[in-house]
Amino acid sequence: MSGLRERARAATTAEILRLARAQLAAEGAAGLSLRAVAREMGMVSSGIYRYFPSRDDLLTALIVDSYNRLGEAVERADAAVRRRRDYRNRWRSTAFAVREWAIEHPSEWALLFGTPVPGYAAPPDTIAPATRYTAALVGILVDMARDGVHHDAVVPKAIRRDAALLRDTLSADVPDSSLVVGLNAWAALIGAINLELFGHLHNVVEAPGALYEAVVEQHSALITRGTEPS
Amino acid sequence: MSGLRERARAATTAEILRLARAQLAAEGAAGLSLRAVAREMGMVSSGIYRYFPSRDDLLTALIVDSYNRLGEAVERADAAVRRRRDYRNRWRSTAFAVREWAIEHPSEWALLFGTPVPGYAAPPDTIAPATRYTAALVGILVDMARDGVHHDAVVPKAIRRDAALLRDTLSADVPDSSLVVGLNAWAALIGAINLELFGHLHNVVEAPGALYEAVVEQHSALITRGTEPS
DNA sequence: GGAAAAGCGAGAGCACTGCTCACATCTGCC
DNA sequence: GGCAGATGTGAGCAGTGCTCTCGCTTTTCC
Repeated sequence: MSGLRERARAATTAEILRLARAQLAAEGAAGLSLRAVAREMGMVSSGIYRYFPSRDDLLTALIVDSYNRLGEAVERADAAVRRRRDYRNRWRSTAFAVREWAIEHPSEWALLFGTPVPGYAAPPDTIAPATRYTAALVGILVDMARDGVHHDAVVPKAIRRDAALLRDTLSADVPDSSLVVGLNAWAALIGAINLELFGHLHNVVEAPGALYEAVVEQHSALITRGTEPS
Repeated sequence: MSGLRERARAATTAEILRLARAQLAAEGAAGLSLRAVAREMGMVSSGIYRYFPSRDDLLTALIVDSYNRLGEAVERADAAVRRRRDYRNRWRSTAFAVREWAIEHPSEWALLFGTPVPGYAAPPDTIAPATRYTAALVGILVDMARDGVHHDAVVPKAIRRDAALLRDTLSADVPDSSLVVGLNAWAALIGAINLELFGHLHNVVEAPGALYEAVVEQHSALITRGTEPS
């Protein structure tokens, strides 16, 4: 029946999210106020609770959405590289896409990669979207492994078990050392963006994106070492 | 005269900071409440404002203090390595000290390296303490440069100007490529810790510290490449 | 078709927050 | 010893998340 009421509900939910996202961008996660969203909708504050049982649930919805947008952006960047075996370019393209998205949506980035809201535990629904952007990055390593390219990285004992599990999840025969190279790159990317976005580069690296470029370059070398795009 | 009143004031200020720190550890930065601190001191909430004109000022004091503690920990770790030219060990020792401090003081770490409080601009007083832990890390590179060790890293054009400025601040002849190696290591360390502390490693790298170990190892190789402790 | 159920928004209210201000009190210096 | 300035009090403002009850409307079921 699809129900008139059902559609109205969906529309209201979407509207709440839209306004919440706008407020998030303007004020940051901490400044997200249910009452303010309600006010802007011409609704009394308690009404919002019909749609989101708590502020945290609204946050979760925003987080899921943001992860998906980030994932999409990275997937697009990867897909844009036509020569699929040009791993260097795929890496650069995806990596820069991550930063670009971060710069364009700083509040959402902070929501995803900044301090977790205390007392807030990300519900399982966020896991899948959260892995989306990483899947694109890992995809490069998977393709490299299929190509017979392997990396040489020190694999700490402690990480072996997790590496095996990861390999299972990916259901691709990516060697431990390649996974470690990927994890390293991941940490470096997130670190560089966090430093830049959270204001730690003042009086250190003022040129926007310069640190990130250095990080991407370094890991570009580590990832593609011994490989030539064919 | 040192004044009795003056000492009482110092004691009260210290007590406020002590309780605030405890609350910070228990609730996180967002849960830090002036009123709660006042309550625990048996003081009415407005009284706190005699000592800290605003919540942000209290936060600043906590930030400065935390940066100093982190700096001390890292300095200690560096000083503990007796063979000063064993750069590999100095790097490992300091790097692990950073993570150790982070694990032991997660809320303070989040305060320093997580999402900045919106509308809060770190006042200049925080700059010096904030550079303290990095100074220890940079110290290794400085000593290496004095030793004639140099690194080969791609130096993005955009970073050259900043590198020159940094060299000036350090007043040591550290080549651009070495600075870039250091900046890369910095980003990777912060990234790895943030990922771990902010809960991004669930279902990825469950073994505590394993990712960090991999990061430290990778950069250990990059930093000490072509060098032998003498 | 009509009654019962479920969804929805309004409004009042609770407990909390940061912060201001006028007021009394106490204290340490001249 | 007195007085200025530092200190603590308590009321109050505007804001927050969230709960609860009360009507109204739409949907569902017999």
